[in-house]
Amino acid sequence: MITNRNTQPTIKEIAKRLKIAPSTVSRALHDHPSISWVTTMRVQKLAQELNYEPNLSAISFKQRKSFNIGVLLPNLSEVFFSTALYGIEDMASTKKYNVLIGQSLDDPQREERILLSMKNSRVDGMIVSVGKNTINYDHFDLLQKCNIPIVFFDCIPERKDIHFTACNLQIGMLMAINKLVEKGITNIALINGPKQLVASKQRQQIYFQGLKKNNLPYDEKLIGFTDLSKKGNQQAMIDLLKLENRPTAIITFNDYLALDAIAIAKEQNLVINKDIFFISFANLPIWEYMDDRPMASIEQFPYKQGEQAAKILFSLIDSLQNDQPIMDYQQIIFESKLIATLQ
Amino acid sequence: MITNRNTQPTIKEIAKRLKIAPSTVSRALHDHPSISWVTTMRVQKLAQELNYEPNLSAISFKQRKSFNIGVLLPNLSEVFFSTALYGIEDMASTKKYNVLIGQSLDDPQREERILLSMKNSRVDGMIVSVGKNTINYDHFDLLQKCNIPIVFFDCIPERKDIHFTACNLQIGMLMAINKLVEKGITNIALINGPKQLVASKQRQQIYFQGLKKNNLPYDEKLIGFTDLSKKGNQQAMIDLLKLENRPTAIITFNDYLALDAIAIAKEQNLVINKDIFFISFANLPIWEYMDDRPMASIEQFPYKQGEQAAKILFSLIDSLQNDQPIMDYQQIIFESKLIATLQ
DNA sequence: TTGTATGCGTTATCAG
DNA sequence: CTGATAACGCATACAA
Repeated sequence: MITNRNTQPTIKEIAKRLKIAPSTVSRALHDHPSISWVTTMRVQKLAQELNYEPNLSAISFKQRKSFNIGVLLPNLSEVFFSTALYGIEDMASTKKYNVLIGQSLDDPQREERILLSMKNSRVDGMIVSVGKNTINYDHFDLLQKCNIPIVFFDCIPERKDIHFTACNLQIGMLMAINKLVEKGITNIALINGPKQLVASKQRQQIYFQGLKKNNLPYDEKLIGFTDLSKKGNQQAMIDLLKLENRPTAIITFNDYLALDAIAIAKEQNLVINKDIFFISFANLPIWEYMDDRPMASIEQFPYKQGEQAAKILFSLIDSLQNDQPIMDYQQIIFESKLIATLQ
Repeated sequence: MITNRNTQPTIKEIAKRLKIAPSTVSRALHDHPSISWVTTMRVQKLAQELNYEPNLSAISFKQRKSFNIGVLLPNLSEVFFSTALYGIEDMASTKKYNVLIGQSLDDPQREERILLSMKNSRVDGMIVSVGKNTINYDHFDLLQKCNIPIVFFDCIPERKDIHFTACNLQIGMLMAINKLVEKGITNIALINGPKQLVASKQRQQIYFQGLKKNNLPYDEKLIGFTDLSKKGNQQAMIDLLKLENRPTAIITFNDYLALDAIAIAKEQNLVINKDIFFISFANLPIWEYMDDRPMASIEQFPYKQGEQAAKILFSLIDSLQNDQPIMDYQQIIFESKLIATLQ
């Protein structure tokens, strides 16, 4: 049974006990040079005894600075995002910041609600990975107007005037296609994500480039689409395997899709990495334990992306703090890397 | 280039423009019955126009209530925890609470630091999953003294006087052993986690019970230990396979261990689910995609555990809010379930 | 129905 | 060196 009233000591409390002014206590606690050695000691000793801890809520109210950053992600349970969050928390922790999280679940309304809620709770800055279905970016501008810097991360709006970290899939995908061609595999398909996604457009473009650089013909039929549901994934794969010139390699939009596609191939008695090859992404940390896994994976560096996004954010917060205008947009693009997942 | 000063409108601002008192504005915004219809309308209209939003930082300072809950987990990137976090965020979101996260990385000092930091930022309550190496629980008591309720989750201290959600592995493990015995598999080993972990002790006890109920002899050699590092996992498995009466089934402390153990078995040309069987946990969502997977998995319900922990926490917060003493400890124990992972 | 006064905990400014 | 005072934005008890 707990009924104690909140009994956290305050500066006033200490002042009263020591019969000095609260402002003196405050200064003593901060080792202000103008306070005498004895007073400082007396204050700090009592503070220790009473287990005094500053009320951050009061401080952040007065200083208009919360030492909280907000992180808004589509889905916390996806490995890619949770790994990024790990990186963000880690960086924030070293900077003595707390991390407020929210997940949009790819629902634009929920995204907006969370964004506003974080604005109103006066986060010092935000890291945002935009949801799949977001088309309106007004709320983000709103935050900027309130002097809350935003760093976008991985899923970023198509705009020039933003800070962000992202991963350029180009190199990874081109390397992947080159590698396939080297092995004599030229009938390369792509199962892409929903057409409206920026990421899908990008992947498709790079896919074209890869074919072109290797003087491979472009066959529209070799591009499948899925809404990223399990059924959609399976159907896209089934359709590709029905083609006359059945693909011998498949690049998948993401790892979960790859899992479904590989399963379909196996159902049709194709031997993975013999009859058919896969290229996917390195978000699932356990490819290495699977027998039938993609030949290679494109590394997207979620941890680093998160860490660096946080780093950028803190630099922006510092600038604002010191009234330095923010002149240019910090944008870090990691180059994807192709990593062999077969030994 | 951004140099605007923070220009968020306040109640004072609205009051000045409307030439009425701030308190009137405050009440009008809250649809207080004592304020006239016209005034209320005028206020709300202007508030809308100015994009007024209450300063939550000020409110939480004044009301001594932050509408934030803290969540302290060992590791954000582990699927089990990130899934739980998903559940917590989801529940918090419906209750209009924000979620502050921290990860201890199983470092007791870091755990304590985060805990205190959250206390000082006046979270309304906390959900904590205790790290592997924590032996001192004083900080947790400290929070209680400050009227910050804590709900423990999954990794809980061995104490009666706490609120928690957890999963009872007993049923799942007994069912697993029964199932093995049914199939005529009786040489059942256990690879356990570090000895100092409560969870390890529990698992071992249940393992004993399971053997006993099935009238199986207890052979000390059939219990392996690992520090949960990859090397430790592998070594534990190698040692078991060296035994004269080599085990034909293995219960693993967690999924990652299972992955390593299965890999070793395969290296030694054992056929999984024929020469040797595995029982593991259902934390990895992708067992279904793997060929050589455990025969059955014990479900621990991370999402539900998180969701319910949050629910308990909000009920505690409500009670404190209304000055109702908290009479008893809310403890929800989910019964684990055995789910077949082979079709 | 509205206004005035007060205080939450802290710190900055100014005066002593 | 120290103290008094005001202010941050809001809610509320009390006064009118």
